[in-house]
Amino acid sequence: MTQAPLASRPHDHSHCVSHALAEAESICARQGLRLTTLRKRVLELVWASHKPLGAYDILGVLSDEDGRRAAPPTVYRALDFLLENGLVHRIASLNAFVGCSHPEHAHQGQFLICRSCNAAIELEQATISNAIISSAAGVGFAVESQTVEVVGLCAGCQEPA
Amino acid sequence: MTQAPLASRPHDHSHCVSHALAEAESICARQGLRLTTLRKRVLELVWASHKPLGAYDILGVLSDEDGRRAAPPTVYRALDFLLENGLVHRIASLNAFVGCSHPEHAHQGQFLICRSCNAAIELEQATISNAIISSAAGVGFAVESQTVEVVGLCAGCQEPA
DNA sequence: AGGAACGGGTAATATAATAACGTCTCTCAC
DNA sequence: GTGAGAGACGTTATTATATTACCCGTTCCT
Repeated sequence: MTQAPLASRPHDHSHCVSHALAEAESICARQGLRLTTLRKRVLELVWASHKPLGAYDILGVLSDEDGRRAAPPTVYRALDFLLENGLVHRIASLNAFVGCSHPEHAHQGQFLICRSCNAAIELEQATISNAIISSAAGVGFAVESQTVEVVGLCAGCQEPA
Repeated sequence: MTQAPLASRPHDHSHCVSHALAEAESICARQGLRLTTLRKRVLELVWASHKPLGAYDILGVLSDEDGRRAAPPTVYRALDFLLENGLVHRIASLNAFVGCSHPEHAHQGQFLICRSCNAAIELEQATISNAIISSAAGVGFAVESQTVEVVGLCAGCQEPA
């Protein structure tokens, strides 16, 4: 096995966050998108860890921090923006959101979700999507979007024999 | 391409339903499980079409048909039973349920969901799950369960050139 | 008969997402 | 500069999905 991904082992997470924010800034600037304070803050919260975060968790933090109670649409609108522009992914099986590891190009991730530490590892394996596309083609189905979400144990959480 | 699956073309759907119910009866009998009237009715409703059905849609039908308002736990308990015993699948991306096409053996399906007719076609392709398992193994991740849900157009809904 | 296990009714609550409407601010053509 | 339009966001209410907790009756086993 190659090196386990960052998400499943200890690392200086502040680098992940600052890198993600810097990338987002640069992508938005390049595309004329407005990464407002709110959107940036929501992105930062999603990146607070590698664990997918629920919309209402974000809402809770926002509410706490500025006293005024944020309402759901505030968060969902920011998340919609981030989703549309590929800065975060939604994990359907968890109703939760996670920062996109490779926002610089359009793609749909495949996710490995650890049931022990809850981290989500993003993959982008052509072998998986090709297998799906060709199996689908075998029954005449034209694929437009794929959701691949896998639960199991990450490298760091497997019993050390 | 081979023959398109039943779900994506016209067919005598009553056969699907009666076959599914008969299979369920036989599986439950063999395993000492109780396919009660309610559970059977819910299974029948899920099988009413090849379109995934929401829990609250089921609830609505049950309420209509016996006047007394069924409550959510009634439906969710029946669905839990059916899920546990492999008689239905849950489609996470739709929060909906669909009858299992091959309940006779344990498996997790892969689903092709047509965005036009809403039918869900169940696949069980080793090439897909193997691609997932081996990609995951590549980063040290041990897969326990897979969710594969694909949206697109089924054979019947693609424009006839 | 006694009692545990199970199925299911009921009320309340938790969690997730959207609808509908108002206001402010930015930008841009003029 | 100014006004029109678009976009961002606040606010209230509502809808959709799912679970918790508690109770009661039946089944089944002893």
